[in-house]
Amino acid sequence: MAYWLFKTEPDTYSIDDLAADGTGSWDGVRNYQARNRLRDEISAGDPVLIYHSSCAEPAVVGLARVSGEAQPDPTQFVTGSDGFDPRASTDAPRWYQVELTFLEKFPRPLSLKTIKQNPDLADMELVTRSRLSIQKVTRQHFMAMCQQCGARLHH
DNA sequence: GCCAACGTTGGC
DNA sequence: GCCAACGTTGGC
Repeated sequence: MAYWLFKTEPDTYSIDDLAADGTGSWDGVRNYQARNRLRDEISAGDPVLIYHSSCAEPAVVGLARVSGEAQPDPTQFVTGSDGFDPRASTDAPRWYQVELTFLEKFPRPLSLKTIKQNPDLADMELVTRSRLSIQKVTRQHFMAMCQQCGARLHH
């Protein structure tokens, strides 16, 4: 069991979209470290904080759970699509995705600004490695953030 | 394997 | 929209 934080741009796919869909595939990851985590380290059942980036108020906005093991990201095989990668083949996929199940939207989103102001949270990857889209979160950080967000956690 | 050029992310 | 940070590419 590990704890994670996934970024998403709300203009593209928001926590409300995930809530409406119930489940969502986290495709389009094109960074090797993020890929390795998706493929090798993330397990079904892991909790995932959902973070809105590139928006008016970047913040942790909700909670999801990993539905199953990583699968090859199908968008890498689609010629002409944003995610297309000519170096990938179905025999040797290069990029992976996982599916998330929506759990809850937090009553009090935790903004990046507030996180940075909190000495207990300021050493998170979110602050120190801001460009990584698939982030590891310690149990302590996870619990502290859920508490500040007013998470129900009755899942 | 180095490193310059280039592209992307993401806060502001 | 700007720009700093930093990951990736590709020539050598």
